[in-house]
Amino acid sequence: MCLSHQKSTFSDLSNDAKDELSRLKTCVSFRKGQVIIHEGARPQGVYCIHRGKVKLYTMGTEGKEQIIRFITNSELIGYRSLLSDEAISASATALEDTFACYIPKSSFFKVIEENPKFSLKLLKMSCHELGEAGKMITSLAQKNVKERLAEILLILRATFGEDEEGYLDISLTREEIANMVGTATESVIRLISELKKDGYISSKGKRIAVSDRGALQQIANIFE
Amino acid sequence: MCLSHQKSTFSDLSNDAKDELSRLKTCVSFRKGQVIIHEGARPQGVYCIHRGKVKLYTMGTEGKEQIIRFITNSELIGYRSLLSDEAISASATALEDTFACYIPKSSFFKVIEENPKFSLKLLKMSCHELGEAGKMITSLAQKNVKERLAEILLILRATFGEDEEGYLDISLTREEIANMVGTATESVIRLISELKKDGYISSKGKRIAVSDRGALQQIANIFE
DNA sequence: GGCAAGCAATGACTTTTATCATATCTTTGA
DNA sequence: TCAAAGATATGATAAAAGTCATTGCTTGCC
Repeated sequence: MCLSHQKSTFSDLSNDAKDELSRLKTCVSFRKGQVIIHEGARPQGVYCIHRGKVKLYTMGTEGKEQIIRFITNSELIGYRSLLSDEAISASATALEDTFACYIPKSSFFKVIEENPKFSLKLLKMSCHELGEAGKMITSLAQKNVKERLAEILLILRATFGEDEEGYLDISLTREEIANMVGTATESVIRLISELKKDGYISSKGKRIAVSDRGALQQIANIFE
Repeated sequence: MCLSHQKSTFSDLSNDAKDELSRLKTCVSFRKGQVIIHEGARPQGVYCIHRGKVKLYTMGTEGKEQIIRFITNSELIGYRSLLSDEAISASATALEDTFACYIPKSSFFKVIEENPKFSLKLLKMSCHELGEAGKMITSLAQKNVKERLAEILLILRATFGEDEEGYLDISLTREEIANMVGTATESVIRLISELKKDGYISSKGKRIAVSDRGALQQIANIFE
């Protein structure tokens, strides 16, 4: 399933390697809200998301979640900790019902060793993530809450797209948004009201639609 | 030079591979304050620091530096952008006179392709950095300025150690510390005065000494 | 369909942090 | 060695964001 995804991390593997992986992998599914991997644990394999949406987060002091990023179709979970040989640094929880392949540690390393191109692809991927993490660090350190919120709304739109009605195709509580932005839930609520009043977004319940992308980019100080 | 470092990224290479790299590399040096790589550029190779100290930082809006991390003996500069095939996302500037090996892009990739173990080591390294970046994100998002400052002082101590007199073996301006902590220079100055008054650190000019590590850990909410 | 639980919204108030102004101390280079 | 530039220090004030309290709205479940 997951292996045949066009965009999958495994897409470049030879057919032989894919066949072997297919034998070694197992299929798993997670209900909305279910924890996939847990901070502090030692992973025994990686998950490749086939369908669904997952949040990756660390626990700060006082038990507050900090969402680092989202993981969706054909992306991997748990590879960081396997490859760096460290405990899992960020938990992953399904935001909706999610289907994945599970590849045991030994099989994963076997594929890496036998397919230098795959190894290079992982390297490329982790280096890309490092760049993204650097951007997030700079935003958190230098932008104010409103700028960060606008930025995150744009990221959500780019990551998950929109449904038929134009709403972001991801369902997050205001608290979860706050846990990405790095602020209090009330601050997010206030600022969403403000953006709504100014006509840059609209919302209905927890569903949010970006109506003026340019304005949000300007608020977020994004020039691209 | 750099290749023979015990801790170097290249230390696991075979002697043959090391010999070849030695032929391909060139030696370069940078004066204090000199820019080594610049955000936005396309790198043509990687630097392996032999001796010296370097800050890695991105420019936020308003041209304010955000220091992401420090790079010192036997660590690489520029590999992220080379491997992810993206523009350089963080500039690097020498904090003191620094000596390095320069390895051109083609040679670097040749070593990667011919030495799977080296490739795996890079993977391990970048995945480790990803974990560190995640921690930094959580701190910036959830801790207050005093907690973050205490944390950074401990990181500086762990990274650079102390000189004979017990001062941190790194010379940073208060502004640079603020650019790591993600706050205004005045706030760092005020909080350093406070920590000093409470006897947890001491300082003389720009030199800082950690005198009560446990207290700083407690302030920073670090339990390890 | 109605009710409870969870979530969103808003106001009042407090705390934290940034900004601006100014004074004093350290380096550095002529 | 001395002046100028650059850093550090500190106070006053303003702005941003957090916290607490309360109300009202959705949503899902019996």
